[in-house]
Amino acid sequence: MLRVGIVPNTVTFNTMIHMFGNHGRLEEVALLMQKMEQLRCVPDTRTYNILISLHVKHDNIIVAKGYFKKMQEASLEPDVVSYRTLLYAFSTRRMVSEAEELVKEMNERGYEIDEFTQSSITRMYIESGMLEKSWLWFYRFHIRGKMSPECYAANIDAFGERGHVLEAEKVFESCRERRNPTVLEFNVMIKAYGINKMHDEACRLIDSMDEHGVYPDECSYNSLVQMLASADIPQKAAFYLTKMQESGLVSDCVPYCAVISSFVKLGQLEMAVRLFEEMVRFGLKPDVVAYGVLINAYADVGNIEGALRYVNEMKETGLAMNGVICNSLIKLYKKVGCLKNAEEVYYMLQRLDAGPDVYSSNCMIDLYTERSMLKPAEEIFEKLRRNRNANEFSYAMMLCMYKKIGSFDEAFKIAKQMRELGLLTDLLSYNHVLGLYALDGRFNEAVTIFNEMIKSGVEPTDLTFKSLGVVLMKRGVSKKAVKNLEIMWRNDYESGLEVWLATLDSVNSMVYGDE
DNA sequence: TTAGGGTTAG
Repeated sequence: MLRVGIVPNTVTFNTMIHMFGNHGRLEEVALLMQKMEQLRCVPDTRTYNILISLHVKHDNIIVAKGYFKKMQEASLEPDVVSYRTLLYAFSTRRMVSEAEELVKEMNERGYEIDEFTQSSITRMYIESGMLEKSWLWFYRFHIRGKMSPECYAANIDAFGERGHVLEAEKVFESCRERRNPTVLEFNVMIKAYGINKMHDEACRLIDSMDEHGVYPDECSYNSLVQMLASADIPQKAAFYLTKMQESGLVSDCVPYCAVISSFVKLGQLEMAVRLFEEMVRFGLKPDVVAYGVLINAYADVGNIEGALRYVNEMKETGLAMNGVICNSLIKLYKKVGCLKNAEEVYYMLQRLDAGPDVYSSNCMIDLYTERSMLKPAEEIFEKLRRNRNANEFSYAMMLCMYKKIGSFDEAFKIAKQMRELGLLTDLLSYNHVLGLYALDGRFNEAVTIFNEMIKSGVEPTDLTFKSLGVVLMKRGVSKKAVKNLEIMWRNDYESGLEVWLATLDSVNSMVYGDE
């Protein structure tokens, strides 16, 4: 590591420790420390500062703290860098009492706390539920009048992100007492309103900016457009998007995508397409995501022509198909029952890097089940299982397949595996499995599944009780009695359920002798 | 340490 003949000094060691530490080579750092001791080369403040920040970076806060202490024991006074590094590390880890102790020591020594650490401590107090303290902490710096726009913004953000809009507004007002807020403070305040679903306030704030001689920038508009779009208010989002466009602040199709997908979500496909076309007219090139939104929208309504129009347009502009687009197409072909086309896309998916995912694989199994094509379904299912990707849907669909073609032994195997793997979590899976047991008159299994279902909080439906009724009748309960049970359940869920459970239990304990 | 887009079913 060190060439023979050259005696390194502390500065050389510092440089090397810094270098190795930055590359995560902590073993070499330890060796260097040993070497230093051997050569009686005394570590200085900078050595310790490097070690402290190094271990903070590697999340060894205890070790970092240890070096801070060791430094003091070696009669070296920690400087402002030592303090700031450790204090910042404490604050981001919400180590409140440790942080407060350091703050106290820094005050005593007249060391200034930097703005970055200041806002991080505000965050620490907020996230530790000490709202009062967080406000006083902010206020202490505010009254000193040395805060920068960045620092006010960071404090507004700290409160806003955690849902404390009132405090965020108070910081914003405090900032206005001193000077005009910059675009920075406006932007985090818009963000705070957005997080807290105060859309009108956010709009009013952006509208008021020019009165203060401040103009919304790309970030202001992006936040607002994003927020309105995800709040299902695409019309309003589109209004600000237009303003953004007029100010020449739209540089990519991201904000358009947000609004387009918001229209899609509300079922306003025409508006979505209109906006997409407007985006193209403004010279913004749609990317694969923008195309993906529309392709999926058409897939959802089963419109092959519409989906393919955009697939072709996308290909013509030289964009390659990706997994998401393929999934949308498979979903579409499954919906309209085009097995051949689905197979083509699935084949394409297999040649992509990521390969087919569970979703598209399940669609294929579903398509094969409709046609009772066991072999290809089993192949896909086996592959999913091998890669540990098979989920509840995969199993449930295979169960349907076996039931459909009359392979009950296989169907029971699937049902058993679903239980063992903990894949019985939703209503339809429960009903499938229950239906299977009922069909075969397996009373005990049916009752066990039903009890599990109730215990896990899944509410039974008509179909559930139909299966249970079948199973009861096979055990000799009269049709009339079963009808009564059904009526009781419909009239009053709670007490009806009680009677069902009691009936199943009493039939269960009768000495019929289970098969 | 100011914001950010698409797919999830029986």
